[in-house]
Amino acid sequence: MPRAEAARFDPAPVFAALGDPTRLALLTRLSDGQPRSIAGLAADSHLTRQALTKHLRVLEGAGLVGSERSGRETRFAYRPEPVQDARAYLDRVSAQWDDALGRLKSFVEG
Amino acid sequence: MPRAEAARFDPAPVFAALGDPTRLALLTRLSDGQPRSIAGLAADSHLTRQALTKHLRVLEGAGLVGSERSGRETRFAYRPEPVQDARAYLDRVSAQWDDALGRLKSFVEG
DNA sequence: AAAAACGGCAACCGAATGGTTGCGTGTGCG
DNA sequence: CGCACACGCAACCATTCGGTTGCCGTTTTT
Repeated sequence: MPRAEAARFDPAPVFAALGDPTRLALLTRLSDGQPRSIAGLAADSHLTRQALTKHLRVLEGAGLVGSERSGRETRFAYRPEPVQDARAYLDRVSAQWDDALGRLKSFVEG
Repeated sequence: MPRAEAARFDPAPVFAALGDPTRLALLTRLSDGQPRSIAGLAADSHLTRQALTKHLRVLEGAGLVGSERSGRETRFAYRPEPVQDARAYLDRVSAQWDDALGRLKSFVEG
């Protein structure tokens, strides 16, 4: 049996997770590679800890961050794969468009 | 006066628009460059015309498609800019991550 | 041992979403 | 002219979303 397909990338949940300013800000902060606790992240935010928790769970659900409990705190860390996949997805859309444009130009120009 | 800044790109609405499977499918179909009418798009979809209309308006709101009325039908066409901007945004996130990884490695390795 | 910090769980709330149906209107065709 | 097609608008509905508050358990700190 062929080795298990890497669970084909599903773009919609990732884009949905990125589609919120708060989550986007969280991800940007975490993308410096440093894991942070929920309280740490909530410290310089006007939102509640629980609100942050919910957002972090959404990001986790999309695979954009991972969580690990350590003692009394839960640290969240950036995970790069989904972003790469999303980039690749947009690349394909772009490529299809470029192809279409190319064909159109050669049609118009003769 | 310096020429007007190109209205700084706001990523969240674009990602939000992409965060729905139906919309993603619509955009993919339109990214072949051919404008299509609402009825045309609704034809091979299990959804209602109005449902499609709403999704198309969302895409339009994010700048991902443009609409133009022609006679009795409204044609929607793919617009590439937001996708490029979104790609660039993800590139920056990726780059920040790569930088962080680089610094971490040099720290660990000496 | 007591207090404080970190966080999970559940309930609740208003607003936004995704979808539907019904109706009215402009456009095009026979 | 008259009918059918392609839409826009509005109302309505169930569900999800973003956010809050309150409470309880566990891990640190003092």
